[in-house]
Amino acid sequence: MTKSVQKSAVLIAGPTASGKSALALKLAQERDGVVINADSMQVYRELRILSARPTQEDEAMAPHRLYGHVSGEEAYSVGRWLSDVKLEMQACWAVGKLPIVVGGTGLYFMALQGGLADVPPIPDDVREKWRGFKGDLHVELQKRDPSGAARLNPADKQRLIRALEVLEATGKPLAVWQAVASAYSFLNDINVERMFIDVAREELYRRAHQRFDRMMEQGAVVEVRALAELAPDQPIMMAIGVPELRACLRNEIGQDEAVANAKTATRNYIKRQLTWWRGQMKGWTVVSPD
RNA sequence: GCCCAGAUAGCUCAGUUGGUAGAGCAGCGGAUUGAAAAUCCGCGUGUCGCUGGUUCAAUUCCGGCUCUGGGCA
Repeated sequence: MTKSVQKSAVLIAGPTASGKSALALKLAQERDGVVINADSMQVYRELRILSARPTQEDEAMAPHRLYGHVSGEEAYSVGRWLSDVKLEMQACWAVGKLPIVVGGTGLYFMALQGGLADVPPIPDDVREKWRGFKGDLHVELQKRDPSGAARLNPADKQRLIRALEVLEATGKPLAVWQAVASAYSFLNDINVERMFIDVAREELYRRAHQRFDRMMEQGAVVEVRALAELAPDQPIMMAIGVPELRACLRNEIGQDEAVANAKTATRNYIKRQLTWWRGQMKGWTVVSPD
């Protein structure tokens, strides 16, 4: 007689430098799991050091997926990540392994749990048109989609561009697409364990500072120099440490200043992550590292 | 030793023609649906270097002192 096996998954979230990867690796070893990345920068091949990707030794101890699987020439996105994780999780279940999704990108977890609007890809010419638009984006959106414009802050360039490109490419306002989104969640019938790693803020800042110093020792500058050929507006260029070290390579600031700026950017990021989880992720089990 | 310029928020500075002061950054709180390590919103009491004087009132004007730059010896 056949017994239907309940599919399971583990989700591990937490701010940067909290020890997520180590916990994921430990669980993967203990429970025959596969570590799957949920971090928007660790997907880029060229960013091993600065994105604090698991080392080759880590990867030898348990299977890792979606780490460095994308070229920095490409603009990765939540949408691509969501289809990537789904495939990887299904692949785990197919062979009886436990998917352990770990990362610091709140939006990715939101998409995984709540689904994502089914907006078709936006043609490049439309994207470029609005990204390079010189006029007032908010005024433009107001003309075409007043209620959408009302929901956005006039200074929120990124969301205004998104609203305009979706409208132009699909003929429908973003709100219409998003309204159908959350009906479906990929995790509906899955037995999911959610863990949030909590570390005191001061300690987190300390670890992040220390980690950036280590990245410098490991050759962060060389890693950034290798990015020189890529277009400056690619997402990979916005990874913490990249703009700062590029400014240093251009001799605009000294290395000490670059390092200090990168540490500041990391602190800002940690703060935003903590805000995200405080607001969005109620109901996760809070765990401490180690 | 003399001359000049500074000394104001954690940092860099603005300002008050005399009525106890405000920007950027940092920090803190918040938002977050295909660039999210992104993008955006909110929060500003600090012996205005110390000390005398003038004045109803001094951070602001005047004197002295201390410290920091720079110049001259």
